[in-house]
Amino acid sequence: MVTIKDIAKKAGVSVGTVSNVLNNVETVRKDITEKVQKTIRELGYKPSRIASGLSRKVTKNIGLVIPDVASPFYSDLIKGITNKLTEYNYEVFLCNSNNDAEKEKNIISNLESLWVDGIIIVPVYSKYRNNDFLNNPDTQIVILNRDLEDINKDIILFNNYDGAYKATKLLIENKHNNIICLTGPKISQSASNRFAGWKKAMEEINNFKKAYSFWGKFTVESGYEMMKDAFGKIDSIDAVFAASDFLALGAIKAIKEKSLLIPQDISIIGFGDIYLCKYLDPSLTTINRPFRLIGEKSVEILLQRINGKKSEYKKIIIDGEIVNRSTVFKNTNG
Amino acid sequence: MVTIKDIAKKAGVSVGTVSNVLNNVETVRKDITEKVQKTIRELGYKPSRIASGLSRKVTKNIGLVIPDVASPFYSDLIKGITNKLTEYNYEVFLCNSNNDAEKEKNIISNLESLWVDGIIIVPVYSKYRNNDFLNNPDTQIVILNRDLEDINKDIILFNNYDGAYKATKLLIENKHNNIICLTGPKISQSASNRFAGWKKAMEEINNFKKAYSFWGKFTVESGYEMMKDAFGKIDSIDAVFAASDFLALGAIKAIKEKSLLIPQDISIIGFGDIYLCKYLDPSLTTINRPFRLIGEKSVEILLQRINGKKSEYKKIIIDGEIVNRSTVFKNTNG
DNA sequence: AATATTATATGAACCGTTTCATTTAATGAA
DNA sequence: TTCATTAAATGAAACGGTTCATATAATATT
Repeated sequence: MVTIKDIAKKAGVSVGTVSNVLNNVETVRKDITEKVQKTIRELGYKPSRIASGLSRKVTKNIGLVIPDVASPFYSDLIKGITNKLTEYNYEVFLCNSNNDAEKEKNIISNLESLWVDGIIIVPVYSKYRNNDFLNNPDTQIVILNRDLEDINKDIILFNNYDGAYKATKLLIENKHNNIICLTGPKISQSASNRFAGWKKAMEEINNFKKAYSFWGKFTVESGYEMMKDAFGKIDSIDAVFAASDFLALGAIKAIKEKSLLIPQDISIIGFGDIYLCKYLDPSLTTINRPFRLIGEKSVEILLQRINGKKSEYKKIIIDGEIVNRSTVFKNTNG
Repeated sequence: MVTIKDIAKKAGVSVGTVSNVLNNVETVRKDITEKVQKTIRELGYKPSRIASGLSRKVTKNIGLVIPDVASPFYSDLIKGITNKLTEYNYEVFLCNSNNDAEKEKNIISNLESLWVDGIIIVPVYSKYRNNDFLNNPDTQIVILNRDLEDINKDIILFNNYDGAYKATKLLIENKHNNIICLTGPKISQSASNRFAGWKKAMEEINNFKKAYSFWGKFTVESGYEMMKDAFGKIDSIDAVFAASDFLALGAIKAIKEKSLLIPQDISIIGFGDIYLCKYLDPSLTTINRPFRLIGEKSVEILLQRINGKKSEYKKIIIDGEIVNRSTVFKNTNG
């Protein structure tokens, strides 16, 4: 292994000078710079980021903690964050918390041992979280997608309420009235906020009925079951707001089994815009979550903090938009 | 920041002893061990993996290099590898080469600077690759999914040939004869090997025709175009072997546009088993690639090398299996 | 030519661990 | 009690960089 000392000796200069060349310090004479660079090339020298990290206490590494790295929800987020960080010459530790709060805690501790310069985390769902371990003032953290309590960090949220409201409004504008809501577990903030957005829009047309809302899990199976349940209880459903694309998928299956046509007999809108939506038949109208944008925003904020920004921690809320495809019946005039 | 020296001083022992406690060295007396551990807890001490890495020259970090981290092809692979490595107390640097050979080279160099203990890489497609940078004998590397030339490393491949052969055989067993093959670009080994598997099966029933094979890109659009092209040129197609699920998706669109029924009028089988296959309507019969298995295998092999295994580098080839769903017409008797 | 000023190079101390030769303490044998 | 043996603790050197006070070389001024 060739070290900075080898370069110094071979080039006939001091290690300090080699270090200066490596870090583009201005004061090195041009001919010396060239000689050192030549020697570096000749010996194939690669500075150790471990040694540099120890000495500088800055590693240029970032931790990224995700509840499920294989989930299509997060793939764009991971890509956005990784690419943006790479642009700024940071490396990223990808950590999978596997939806396990205990594991998440260990991961943070580990990342701190690794002296990462910062952490971006999508925290795990969990009703009774103790979030102290995220509050270490010496660790720069940006929190995504979960509105945790008692947190002294920057938080970036997706506007679930607004998205659900927009989705329901779209159905209403196209002359649907009996719009049911299929959502996730009550414990989930996303599920509750999307429910609330639907509720608001329904109240505006004086047609909010609690019985029109169904709480399940964010899975295809649950969507299927809830839709069948709804058909059994309500017989005038003309549209479905599904609080996740997977729920919509399950609901579509149940709708097809009843030989109803989408969107002629019943409209449906999903939530999330996972990448398969556009490949479905019919392709699914949905609300997109601009995860790439969220990823880039989170990097931007984190790097500002790392570079010493001291302002108040803030909460940023990012809106999604309707992605118009083929599952909402068009009926705007009349 | 609290260091090992602070612990040593507070506990009234030497730093060597604290280090021994941290690393569970047997020779430390029990009462001393406890006193040190208590002090560690009291001061909230966290050993620096940077310092430890410098001293030991072992970082317990692994680099994972993927051409597109958001691609559904790799999501299971990334998860499998990450989880397995975490089990063995390794952290993983996730690096996105963005299908760019130049970037890939930089990533490897970077990972070497980071003193990772090993690298798992899915190399980028590229016709004229120079693979020297992967041959550094001081860097432990396992190569996935691409059969690179002149490489002195372990390689794990998916058996594209066998998968395509099995897929085509399935169609043949169900009484299809005029089976066309939609595949990717000629530059791609996967595309060529899948073509070859199809060809072999077709030769076995004396029905291989070059005109029945179509070379495009591994995209939905390309699948659609090739299928339309095929319909224009051949009028007795009774089945399609699509060398990727995306190609199948495009082909299905073209088939539906001709008002043909799947699988009654025409059968189709995909390749890859990306997670949307089961949600399609009809759900897509395909060949799965056991990426989780491949991921775990690659970790196993890499860790053996890291732990000093010296045997010959080998090539491991892993077979996929048919995933029977709804796009192949069942007609085995008669 | 002597001195002041500026530009550049030096090298030792330091970052937080591990390691191991050496010292010290504890135990056993005579 | 003394010496030999074993068990445990010590602390300085090393890992590969960075940093900065100091030394030296180069240039400018008188």
